[in-house]
Amino acid sequence: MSIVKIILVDDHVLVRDGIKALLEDEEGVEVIEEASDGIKALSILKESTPDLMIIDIRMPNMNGIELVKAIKKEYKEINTLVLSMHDSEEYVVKSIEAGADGYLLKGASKDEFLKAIHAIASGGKYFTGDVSSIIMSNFVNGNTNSMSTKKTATVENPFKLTKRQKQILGLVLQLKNNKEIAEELNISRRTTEVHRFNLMKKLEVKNIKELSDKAHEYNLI
Amino acid sequence: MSIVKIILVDDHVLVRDGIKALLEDEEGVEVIEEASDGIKALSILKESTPDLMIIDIRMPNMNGIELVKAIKKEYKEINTLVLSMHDSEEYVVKSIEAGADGYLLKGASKDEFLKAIHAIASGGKYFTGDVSSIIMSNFVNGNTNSMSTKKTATVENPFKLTKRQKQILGLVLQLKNNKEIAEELNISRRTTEVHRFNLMKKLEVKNIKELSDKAHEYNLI
DNA sequence: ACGAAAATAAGTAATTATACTTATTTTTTA
DNA sequence: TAAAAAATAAGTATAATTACTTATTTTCGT
Repeated sequence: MSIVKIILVDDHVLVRDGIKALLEDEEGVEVIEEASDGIKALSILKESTPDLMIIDIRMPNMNGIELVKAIKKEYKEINTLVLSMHDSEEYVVKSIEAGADGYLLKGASKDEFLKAIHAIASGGKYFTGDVSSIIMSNFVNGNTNSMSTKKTATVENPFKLTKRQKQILGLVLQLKNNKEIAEELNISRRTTEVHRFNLMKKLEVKNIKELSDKAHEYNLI
Repeated sequence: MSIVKIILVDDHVLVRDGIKALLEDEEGVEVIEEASDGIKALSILKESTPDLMIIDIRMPNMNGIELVKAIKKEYKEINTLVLSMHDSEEYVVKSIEAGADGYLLKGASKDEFLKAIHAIASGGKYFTGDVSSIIMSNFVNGNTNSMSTKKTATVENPFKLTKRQKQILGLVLQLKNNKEIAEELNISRRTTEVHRFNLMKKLEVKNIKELSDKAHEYNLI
């Protein structure tokens, strides 16, 4: 995993600052540029090449949806995550049609935000749970043009866990101890210890808290 | 804490069954009756005396809000929790005006549901986070008639923890271990062990999972 | 300022977890 | 069907937690 280079596009300085602060202590991502509207964002793209653009839907001088369209036309390899304050069907559908790789409400939690970024950065798509029903209903109505290549709302995670490891991760995250897990799976306590050890090693974490954070962040559950 | 006797009022059998199932394995609460509309609910009240009525807002033959009004007029000691599928300002405000002790969206989690029940049963009030801003904006506009006696959206919990215990509970729930907590608070690891031990004893739990569950359920954080 | 409650911390024995390694058995899949 | 990957589990030494008890020191309410 190399670092995900991000450009923020939002007309509110406060919002940009908030997002930057949120991403600051997060490894693997870096905000390299920011713009206050779509026109400025496009001019930045002549000189910078980000991996991901995080775009507010409502902006002066070219709104988010038009910007997404422009990006997908000229720079196909750049991923886009649309932020919105509205969960109206209209915006969601328009964003998807424009080719956005994700759609998040501004009220989303930090966790969800990071999850979306990682999902998109690893080639997936991410849409808030709140809008997934909207997407689905639109899906069955045949509007699949921009979504046919990749799966929706899932994350291709960079840590591939085995079935047993996922299972044990789930139980560990329920704060069960090795004895309880062992009993539940009918295996020896020593075996769960090994699985747990391998899990921690694979995810490069050193305690349950980090395990829990990383697992949620990368949607490993 | 004695058992909280509950009457469910909802016109959908499935919803009532779901709620019953949800409350079944929960100690301290018992569903004693159920009704499919407001009129039937009132006739049940001539013979039964519950502690709490859980009421759907949308029903035939007297809707939830009218029912709440009727209950608060005739049986002041019975608490009411309104369930709704709408987070529209109108319903929230109307429920509060009618004298409801809580308002929850049907999409609420089990945790939140139990939290609301405990909050209300111990004399508090509970409103979903989603609607708290609506409440607040209505508050500052002077509409305080039905809320002046008690505090809003807080729980009077049955387990009184000391300041330090709350602090340590918070850190424990962040999955920090005793060494980390001790360092953070500049006290000895042995002291945090004692606090932790006393906490577990006070809340009558035997592992972190139960601690976590109970703490969230009773809003101890 | 006095008593009570809360916070601090050490002691001890038993139980678990951690951080590995090694090794056998099952299951996949090319 | 053979090789690779996954699951199983024991061993070992060290570290941490648990379940208490006892005891001193702070802090708080009246």
